[in-house]
Amino acid sequence: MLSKKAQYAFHALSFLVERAEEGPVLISKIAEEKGISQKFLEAILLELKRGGILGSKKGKGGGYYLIKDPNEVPLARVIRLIDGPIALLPCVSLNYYERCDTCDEGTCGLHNVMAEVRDANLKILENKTLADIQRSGLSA
Amino acid sequence: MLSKKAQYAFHALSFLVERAEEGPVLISKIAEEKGISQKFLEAILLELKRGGILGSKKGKGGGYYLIKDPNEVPLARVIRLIDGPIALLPCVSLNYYERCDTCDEGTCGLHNVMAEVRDANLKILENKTLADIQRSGLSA
DNA sequence: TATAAAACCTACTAAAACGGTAGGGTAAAT
DNA sequence: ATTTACCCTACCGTTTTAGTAGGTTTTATA
Repeated sequence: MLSKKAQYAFHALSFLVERAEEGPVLISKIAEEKGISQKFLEAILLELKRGGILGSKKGKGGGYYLIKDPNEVPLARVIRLIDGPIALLPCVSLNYYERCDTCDEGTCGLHNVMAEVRDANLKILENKTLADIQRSGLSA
Repeated sequence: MLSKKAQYAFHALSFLVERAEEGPVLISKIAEEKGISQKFLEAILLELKRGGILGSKKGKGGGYYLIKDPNEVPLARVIRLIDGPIALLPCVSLNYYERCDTCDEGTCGLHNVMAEVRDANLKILENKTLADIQRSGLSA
């Protein structure tokens, strides 16, 4: 399961995609609109900024804004940034790999299945982007 | 990520599939062979028993054993039993569904993508079984 | 240049989950 | 009856989760 943090991140990002034309958006605005605790959201937006997805402006007229084309930000990137690994086992993780000490990768059947699961996930999460989580089902 | 518990469950089950012919296997045997704390493993095997995957026999000559054909136990079943939901969001979970209060399912883009991810996962995890996690890569 | 707006930073906290451990109770075989 | 081996309840330390509190710094603008 995604953490609340990751879910909030997606809601906030989705909101920022919608308002991309309007310049910086206030934390308070996003928090209110999306029903997220403002202080908690603050920390999340900061992480997204440090992760290179958002930019910010301080002072009056400030706020957060996307610094990427929504089409260039895969959902996988957001998930990794906020929640960490996408794979179900450390020994099949591409970005957070850890050697498995109990089994021998390559002959371990569990390893192989979980690698398959990882690939199926990534095929979707690396290709779907922030642009895809806008209400997408309208004209189809 | 799968919890340690779920990982241990798979290791134990895999071991029991191998030894399926030999009748009940001791907790202590599995624990030793797979390098799992015996007491912790005890709790896990009990859950698998309550979940209808394992049977047990008390007293001398007792132990745990599979009560299902390995081909009839999908990996999804084990994961759900031990770790709970497979989906990334409560609102797209088939077995642990919870209504999403912030978004409107159907038009929510995130919902749709995550449902797609769930389906991709289940396609694998409902079809791969305990029989498939035995060292499978040998003659292929 | 004061001031107000807004992001930024540090620290703290309560509750839950994770990964166990301890110790005895109960059923079954011999 | 005794040993074997699963069953059950409770506990425990650590980490993660989901926040909260409060102050600091930067920036626009009046």
